[in-house]
Amino acid sequence: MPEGTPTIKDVAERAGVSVTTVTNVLYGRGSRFSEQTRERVLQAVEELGYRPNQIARSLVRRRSNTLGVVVEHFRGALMGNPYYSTLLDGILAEAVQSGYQLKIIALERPDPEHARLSAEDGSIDGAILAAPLYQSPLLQWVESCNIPRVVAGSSPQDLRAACVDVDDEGSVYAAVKWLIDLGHRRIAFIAGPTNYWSARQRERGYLRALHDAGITPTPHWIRRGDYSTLSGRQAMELLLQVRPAFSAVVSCNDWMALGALETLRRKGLLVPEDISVLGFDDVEAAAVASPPLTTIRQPVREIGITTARLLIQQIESGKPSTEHVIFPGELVQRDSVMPCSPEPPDRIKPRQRIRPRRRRC
Amino acid sequence: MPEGTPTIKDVAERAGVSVTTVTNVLYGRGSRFSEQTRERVLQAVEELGYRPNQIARSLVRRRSNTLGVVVEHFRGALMGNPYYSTLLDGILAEAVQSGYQLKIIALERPDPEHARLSAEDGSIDGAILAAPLYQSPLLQWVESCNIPRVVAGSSPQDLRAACVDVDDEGSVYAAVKWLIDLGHRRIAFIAGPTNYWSARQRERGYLRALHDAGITPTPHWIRRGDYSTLSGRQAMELLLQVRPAFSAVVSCNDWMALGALETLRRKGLLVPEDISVLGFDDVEAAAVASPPLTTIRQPVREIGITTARLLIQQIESGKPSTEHVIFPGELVQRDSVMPCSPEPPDRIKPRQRIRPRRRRC
DNA sequence: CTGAAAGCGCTTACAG
DNA sequence: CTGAAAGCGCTTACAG
Repeated sequence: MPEGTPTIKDVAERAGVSVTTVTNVLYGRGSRFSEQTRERVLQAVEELGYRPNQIARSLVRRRSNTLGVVVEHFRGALMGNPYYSTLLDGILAEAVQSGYQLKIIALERPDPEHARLSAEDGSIDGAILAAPLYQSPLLQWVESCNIPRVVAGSSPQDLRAACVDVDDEGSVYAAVKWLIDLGHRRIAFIAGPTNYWSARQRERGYLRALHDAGITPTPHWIRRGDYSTLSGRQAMELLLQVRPAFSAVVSCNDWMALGALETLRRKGLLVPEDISVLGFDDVEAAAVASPPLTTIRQPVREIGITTARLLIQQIESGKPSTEHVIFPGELVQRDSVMPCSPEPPDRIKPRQRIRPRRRRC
Repeated sequence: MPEGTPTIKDVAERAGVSVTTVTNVLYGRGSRFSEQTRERVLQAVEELGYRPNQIARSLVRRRSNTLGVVVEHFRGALMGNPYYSTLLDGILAEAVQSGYQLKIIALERPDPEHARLSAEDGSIDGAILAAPLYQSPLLQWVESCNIPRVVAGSSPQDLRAACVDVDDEGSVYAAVKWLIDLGHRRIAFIAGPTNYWSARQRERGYLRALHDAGITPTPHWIRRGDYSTLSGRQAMELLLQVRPAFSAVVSCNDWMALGALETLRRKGLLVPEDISVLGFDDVEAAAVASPPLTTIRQPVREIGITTARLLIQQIESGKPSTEHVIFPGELVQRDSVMPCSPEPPDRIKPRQRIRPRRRRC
């Protein structure tokens, strides 16, 4: 606050009452004051343009009414990653509705001590660890944290803290099983970076689904990208060299699937007639791709909302929780997947594009 | 802070020194203590797991080392709008680098008094008003604000506060002039919602460019959307009914341009052979659209960085500023624009797709 | 119905 | 080199 900002003392003096009385009327403590006093105080507040200093209030109440979102590995964390912004959106919506404000604690390094210093400093009532990387040191912090906290996004199953996430493995398992039911047997996989929990879990889902269907994948079936469109393009180029060819490819995220789509288009292959493509995330671009991408949507906003809700519950009840909330992924059927064609797509030949029915947009 | 959290007093007692001395060693006040004292204090800090309470510190120093980002009309502000997340990203990057943390102040209504209460409460050292709507009441607040502040995103030219923005009008003016230089004379416009400054400015740029080229647009040339893909689709359908047909269409943002692309594809028209399409923003989906969308990129992240920098300057110098920083837009040439074909595209006929050279991706 | 006083956990002159 | 004391702007028993 700049110098000269009116304080509660100024208000008290102007209204000719004590500061105790000012607090009482400001926060409406029952009938601890007369109507006349009330008016005098409110008038003084008005005339002075008084606004309570929340920092002072927080100090004595030991409550800041603020939630903290801690993100690690900040380089471009929010941008280029709609996951964070959507998550934040959900958290923010729930926080605002419950009367909390939000503080972003961006850590340059995933250092537990750094997190402790920034988060457990009285400025927030509880912390949300947003989408930690695989084996992040921050998970140790979160487990030994002295304030209410919950982890949003991929985290170990045995985490000793509350967390909210999508069922990465189960969703991919179900989707791959669906492809198999559509007749696909040769299903390639564009894997994601191994420092992401999500990438690891999704890969497990893929492998397990093949395994349960009695299909043995070989290393050639899997190409690893880094979640970028470019890496998806490159992975697809390599996969196209594998013989016999695949009838379907599952990508660990939409951006790589979009890159794969580009490669296929450039090579003159039709999607889904020649190859079915399945993504994950349902980013905005997926719906306007050509063809519109069939993908697995995770309810990121809902995850954010639930995360904030869980945190606020802990704060207001005073009871720590280690509840795990897992949302199912939702298969969004668009136009990039169709039943496996009996005709092997080994030979590349241009043909009339058949427009599949749009099922959802 | 939970009960029982060690305070500076506990550290002092354990180390057998005064609290003054503890502060001195913690914040390294020159040589106001012996090496031995220093070690004793640090050891006590370590043993107790002491972490300074920043709320108490903020109260006495009248500094929170926190920047506030105030956003109005919160419904889905961040999500569905990469502008906010990218802006936030830039702000965050600069803040972290300068040792500030970030607080998000989401206002349910654009009420100046509400803003004053939430922002001028001692919890932030300065405020960033992020992309206010056209004639937002928050602009009044920002002008009469008692703390350092800067507006990011579209705002009136005569704003009496610092602000950072892209040159919406000038960028569209230049791009439309470019289309005219490519031979286009009939250029339609998909306008944006009138409660956005950006939409209004871009429309002015379009009109002024036509005017300066001696072209008189009629109301039929302009269809208004709401920035969504769906509205772009609908606008394009209406525009296609106008005769004589257009050779180019400029969209007020990329999402509507993407919708327009869909409509054109469905109608069997080729882009850019039949109609050139130009977007604005360069969202991620623009690069992977088919064809990849030619668009005007605004340096949103840089705007965020500059905004934070301007704010921090004000905070640390103690001098308010009303500087306006305007970035030029950048034309990103992809594959959705080509010179106007001499052959009028009135009759729709399928033909071999000519792949234009890719100029940038 | 109202107010004096203690205290939240720090920092900062100031005196020694 | 070190510490007692005042104070940042509030809230909260507690006494009247």
